[in-house]
Amino acid sequence: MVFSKRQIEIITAATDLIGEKGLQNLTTKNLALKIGFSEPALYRHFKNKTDILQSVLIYYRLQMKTEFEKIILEKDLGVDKIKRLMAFQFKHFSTNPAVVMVIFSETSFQYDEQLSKVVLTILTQKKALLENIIIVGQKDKSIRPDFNPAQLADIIMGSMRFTILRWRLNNFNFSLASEGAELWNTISKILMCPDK
Amino acid sequence: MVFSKRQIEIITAATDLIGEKGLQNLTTKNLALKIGFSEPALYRHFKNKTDILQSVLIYYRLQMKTEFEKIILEKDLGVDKIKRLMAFQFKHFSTNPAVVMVIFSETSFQYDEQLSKVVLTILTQKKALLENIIIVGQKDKSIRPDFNPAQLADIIMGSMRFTILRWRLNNFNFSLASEGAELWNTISKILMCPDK
DNA sequence: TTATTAAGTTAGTGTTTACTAACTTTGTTG
DNA sequence: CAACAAAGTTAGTAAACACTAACTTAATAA
Repeated sequence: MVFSKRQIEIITAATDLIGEKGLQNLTTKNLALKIGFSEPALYRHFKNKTDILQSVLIYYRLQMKTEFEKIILEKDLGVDKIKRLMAFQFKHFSTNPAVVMVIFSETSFQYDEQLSKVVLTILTQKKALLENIIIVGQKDKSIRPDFNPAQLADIIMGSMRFTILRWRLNNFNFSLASEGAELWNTISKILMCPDK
Repeated sequence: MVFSKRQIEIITAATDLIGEKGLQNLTTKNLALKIGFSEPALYRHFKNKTDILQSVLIYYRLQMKTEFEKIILEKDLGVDKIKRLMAFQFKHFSTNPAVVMVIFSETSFQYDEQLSKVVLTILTQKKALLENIIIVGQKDKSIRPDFNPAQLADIIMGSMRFTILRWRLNNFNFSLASEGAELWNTISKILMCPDK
């Protein structure tokens, strides 16, 4: 999927609108207003609104995927990959708070088959990736072998998401970076082998 | 807050509508249709739509609170209270799948000050409650004392929420009860003192 | 230069939305 | 039973919504 300059402009503006006041703030009117040209011009770049939303999701997924693959290819211990992954995520959301709302609008996309498929794919891929890292970590003995990787992935992804959600619902009034760092401390304790 | 019979009917119907196709499926028209009387009749029982949504949240919160307080008052070890709490939550969502969508619409309420306050209160209270249970558990030595209770609470709530979200996004096509039980296995391993 | 296409514009459409006005029926109570 | 309030009805409204038709301008390429 390749996006034109204008399309990326629109995607970014759409993300910002959602970030400001949620999905219901993304109207064709608001979007045109934010970009600075008329509503019908939007339809020169996207088929319809669903198409815009789908592109927002795909664009976000592309950014994530690139960074994740970098982390996987590094010659780190499994546990260190998880550390990097968490650090990246928290930093990414800190600097792009609007994306938070997009991520947490998942259930709002449920009504649309096309969108819910994309959402499910993103989540499933992300979890599979994390599971693989965990398995690698258990092989290189940096992660306790007596944990089920699938559940450990749920725990790691879930706790990150929950921390980010709290941050959003509290109107960003605490440092996500430092809460993220503390969460990592606890997670790393969990991952460690019990005899250490 | 006391609700009349009719109000509870409306709240339940609203919850079902949201459960079926998300928040955007909750329109006055659909709501009236589901209950079996006309749209304007809704306004004899609630001031406006926001009021209905707020009541859905408060009603859900009441149900939760009652059960949670029971668990807290039992003479269990801290770790067993967490077990009961998780079991209750997973069972509750299994039997009331519509509530899942309400819970995960949190960010959609962000645009409305009144609603987002309720949402934040529910989340904050729930977390505080769990933190207290953890502290009790650390005192009675059923939970590792070297964990920060706040982060442990994030981890437990986050992993539960994530499991429930996956269940929803996969159209309820796996058993939440058994995934919940497996999650508990892993969580209990985490909570255990390392020397055991 | 001229033809074509891409990317804007203005003006407007039908539909859906939450909600209201005005009236009727039903239930309660002195 | 008469008075009154609670709870329903039909009919309608203004605003917001995604999207289109028809036209204009700008960029590109033979």
